[in-house]
Amino acid sequence: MSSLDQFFSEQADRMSIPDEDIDSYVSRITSVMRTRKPLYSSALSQDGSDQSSSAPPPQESPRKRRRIADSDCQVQVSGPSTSSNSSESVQKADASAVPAASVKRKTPEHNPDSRTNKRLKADHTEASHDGTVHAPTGPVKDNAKQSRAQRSKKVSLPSLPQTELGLEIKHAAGSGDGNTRSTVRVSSDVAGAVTKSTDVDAKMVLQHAPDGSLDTSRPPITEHSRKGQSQNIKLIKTGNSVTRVDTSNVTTPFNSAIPSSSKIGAIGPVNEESTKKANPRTQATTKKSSSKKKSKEKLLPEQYAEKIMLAMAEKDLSKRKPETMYLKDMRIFFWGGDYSKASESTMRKMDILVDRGATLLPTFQPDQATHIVCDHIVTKGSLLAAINLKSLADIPDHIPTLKWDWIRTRDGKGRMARLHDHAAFPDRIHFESPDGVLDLRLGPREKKRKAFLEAPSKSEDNTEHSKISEFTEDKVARSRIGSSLIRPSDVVIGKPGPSATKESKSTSEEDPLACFYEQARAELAAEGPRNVSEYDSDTDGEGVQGSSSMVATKHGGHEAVQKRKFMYACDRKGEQPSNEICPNQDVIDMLEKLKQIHDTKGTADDKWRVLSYNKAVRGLRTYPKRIGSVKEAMQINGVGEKTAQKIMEIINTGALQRIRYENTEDVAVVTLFQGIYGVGPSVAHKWYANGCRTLDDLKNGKFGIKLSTAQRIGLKFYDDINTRMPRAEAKEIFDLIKPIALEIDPKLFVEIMGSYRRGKADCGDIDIMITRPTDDGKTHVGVLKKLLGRCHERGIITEDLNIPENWSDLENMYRGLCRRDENSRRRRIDFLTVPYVHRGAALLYYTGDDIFNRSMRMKANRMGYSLNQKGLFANVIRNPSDRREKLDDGTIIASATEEEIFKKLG
DNA sequence: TGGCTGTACTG
DNA sequence: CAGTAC
DNA sequence: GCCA
Repeated sequence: MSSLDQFFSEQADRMSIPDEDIDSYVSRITSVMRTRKPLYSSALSQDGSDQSSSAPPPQESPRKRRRIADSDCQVQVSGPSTSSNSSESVQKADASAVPAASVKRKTPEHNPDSRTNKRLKADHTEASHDGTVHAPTGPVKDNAKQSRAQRSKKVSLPSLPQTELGLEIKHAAGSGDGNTRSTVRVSSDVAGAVTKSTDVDAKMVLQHAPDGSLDTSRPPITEHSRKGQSQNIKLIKTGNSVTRVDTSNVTTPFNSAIPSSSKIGAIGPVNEESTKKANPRTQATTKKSSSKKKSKEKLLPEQYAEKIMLAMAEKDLSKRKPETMYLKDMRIFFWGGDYSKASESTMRKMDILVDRGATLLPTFQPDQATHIVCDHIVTKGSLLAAINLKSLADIPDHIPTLKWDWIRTRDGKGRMARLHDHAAFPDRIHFESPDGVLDLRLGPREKKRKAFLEAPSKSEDNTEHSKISEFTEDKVARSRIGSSLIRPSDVVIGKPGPSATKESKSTSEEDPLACFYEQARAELAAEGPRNVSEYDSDTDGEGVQGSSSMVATKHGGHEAVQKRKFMYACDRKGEQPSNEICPNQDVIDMLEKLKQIHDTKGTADDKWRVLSYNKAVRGLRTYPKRIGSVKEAMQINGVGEKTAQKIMEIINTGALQRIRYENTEDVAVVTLFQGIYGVGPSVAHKWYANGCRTLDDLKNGKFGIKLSTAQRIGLKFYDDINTRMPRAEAKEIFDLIKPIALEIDPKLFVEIMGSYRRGKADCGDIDIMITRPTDDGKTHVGVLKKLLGRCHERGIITEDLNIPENWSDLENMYRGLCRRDENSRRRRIDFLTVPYVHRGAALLYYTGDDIFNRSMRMKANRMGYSLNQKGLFANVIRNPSDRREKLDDGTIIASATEEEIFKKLG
C-alpha cells in the first residue's frame, strides 16, 4: 500500500493546482509525465501548447517571409502586387528559434522551378544530432505485385504483447442466457471508502493483490452480451491482453517493414527482447516500464477514478474556493477510450474532473450518473461498449453525452457552455430548456423513425426517398480517421425551437437537389449501371436551367437567382439522415473499427480493404433486417465471404477477435496522428517508430520530428479541424464571404458545395466554388487572390494550408482555415475557381460525396466516357495496356451544368 | 487475376 | 516522386 | 477485401 500513500501525496499536489487553464495543466503534467513513461495520451487542446516548449520545433528564421503561417499561424497572403495591406496581419517571429547549428537550409537550386519564388520553403532540419531524424523507414510500401506476392506467405507475427497490466478483471460467467457478469473486488477498507466518498453502489468490490495489482483470470471469450441490466458493475474490457487468436488473416503490422533498429521505443506489438539491446533508449524504456509494473501506473481507468475519488475524500475541501468546484453537483462518468490501462490523458482528465468537484463514477451507472463525458477520440461504439449499452438511445434521457471540451467551457462567472454545443455524438444532443431541465431533442430512435415514416409525401415515391436519405449517411467520416474515433461531431440540429423533431425528413421533402443526389447515389450504390430514368423527372425542376440562359448579372442573373433560391431552400434545414435505425448497427460499428485498423496500416492492400469495408458498411446500412446467417450476409452488395463471416462473428459473439488482437497501441497512436491535417499513414507510422506517442511529442519536436507547415497548423488546431460544424455556421461563414467576393466583381458566380450543398446537418468543411461568365470577355482570374487577401484582413481566413500553384490560372485550388468570429473554432475552408464552362462538372464533383463520385465515374467509364471535374468526355482513347493512360482526351460532351452531365449519363 | 476515380499541391 | 487531401 |  505504500504506492497508495505515494499516490496520495502526489495527488495532494495535483489537487492544489490553482484554478488555471485546464489545458495548460494537462499539457504541463503530461509533458512531465511523458519523460517518465512513453505512454500515449490523447490530443491536447490547441491552447495548451505554448507553455511546454522545452524543445521548440525548428523555426524558420524570422527574416524569411513565409506565406504560410509560422507558429502563430498568422498569415500573409501577400503577393507583391495585391493585398499588401494584408501584411498588417501580425507575423510574430518566434524568438525561440532553434539554434542555427541544427538547422540546415535546403539549397535553393534543389527546387528550381517557378514555385521557388512563390513558396517559401520550410527549413529542413537535416538534423543529425541524434541520428534518428532521417532514419529511413525502410520499404514502407512495395509495389502492388510485390506485396501481393508477399501476402501469400504471411509473415509470422511478432509475439503477442504480453499484457503488462498488473491487473485484470475477474469475470464470473453468468447464467446460460449469455449474460456475463464481472465483478471487481477491492479490499474492503478501500471499498468502504469508495462507497462513502462517491456513493458508488456498494456492490462494487475490488480486490487488490499485495503489490497493488489485481488478481486476475481470463474471462471466457464468449463475451458480454449487452443485454445486461445495470445493477451490477459493468464489464470491463481487458484491451490488448489477448489470448491466442486466429491470426491467419491479420495483416502484417506496419512496423514490421521498419528496420528493427529504428523501432525506437516501440512498445506495442514489438518483441521487446529483440530490440532491447538495439538502442539505449529502448533499454531505458523497457526498464522503466518493468519497474513501474508494481507502481500505481497500471490501472484501469475506473480504478484510477476510484483512487482519485478516494484521495479526494480525504482532503479538506473547506479551504477550497467554492467557485473552483464548479462541477460539484455533477456525477460524471468519463470515458477516455482506453480499455486496458488508464492513459496519461485519461488520468489527467479524471484528475481535473475530481479537482473541480465532480463525483467521478468509476463505472457508468444509469441511476447514478448525471453526465457522460467522452474524450474526443472516443467513438460511439467504444462508449457503448464501455457502458454496456446497445445504443445511445438506451442512455437515460436526462444524462447528456458530452465531449471533454465542454468541461473547459466555464466562463468567468463559472457558467458552463450550453450542452448542445458540446454533444459527443450527433445523434444524441441535449438542449437545455429555460427552467434548466434537460431536453433531449433528438429523442430515441423510435420517435425519429416515426416522424420519418409519417412524414407527408410530396411526390409519390417520397417515402422511398426518405428511406434512402436515412441510409445514405454521408460517408464523410474520413476513413482514415475512422469515422468517429477522432471525430466526434459537434452538431446542432436545426434551431432549438420549432424544428425539434423533423430534422430527418427535410432534405428529401424540401430540397430537390439533395433529394436528387440521394437518389442518384443510392441507385448507383445499389446497382451500378441501371436504368436511371427517374433522374429526368426528378431533375426537371432545376434541369431547365441551361448554361446559355444563365446570365449572371449583379445578383447572378434572373434565372440564376431562381436557382439560387431554389437551392438555398435547404438552408437551415438541419438534416442528418439517421443511421441509428439500422438493425445491424453494432456490426457496422465493429466493421468501422476494423476498417480503421486497416487504415492505419497504410499499405496498398489495406487501402483496398478499407475501400471494401466502406462498401460493405454501406450495404449493411441499407439492409433492413438483422442478419441471420453467413449466406444472408453475402447477399448484401459489397459483402463477400470474409466479411460475412466477420459479421456473423459479431452477431454471435458480440465482438471480433481480430479487433481485440489488432487494436494495439500503435493503432491508437497512429490514428491519433492521422487526425492531423497533412499526416497520413506513412508519416504517422514514421513518427510512431521514432518514439512519438502524443501530440505533445510532436509539438515539442521530440524525437527529431519535423512538421510541415500544414502539419503544424493541423496540429495546432487538431480539435477544431476534427470537429464538424453545424450547418448554420457554414452558412454564416459563406454569407460572410460571398459579399466580399461580389464586391470584387459583382458578376462572379459564387457557390457553396460539399456537404453543405448535400443538405447535411453538419459540415466538415466549407467548399466554395468561384467562377464567372465570360460573355463580356473578362474572367475571374485574380479574384481568388484578392478575395483571400480581404478575408485575411477581416480575420475570416486565419491560416493557409495550401495555396494555388498559379494565381493567374483560371483553375485554382486553395485550402485553409477560417472562422466565423474570434470566438469560433477554426473551420476548414476550400476555394476552387474553375472556368465558367466547367462549372457543372466541378459543382458535381465537389458536391460529392466521394462514393457518389466514384460511381459516377465508373459509370461514365463503362459507357465509354470519362468524367472528371472538368467535364464529361467522349471518345477517350485509352492505352489498351494501361487503361489509365489516356491517349486521347476525347471531346468534351458535357460540362456546363450538372443536368447536362446527368442526362448524358442517363 | 487485375482493378478498384481522378487530380493538385507539397517537399 | 511519394504522400496527402479532396 | 470484393467483384467481374
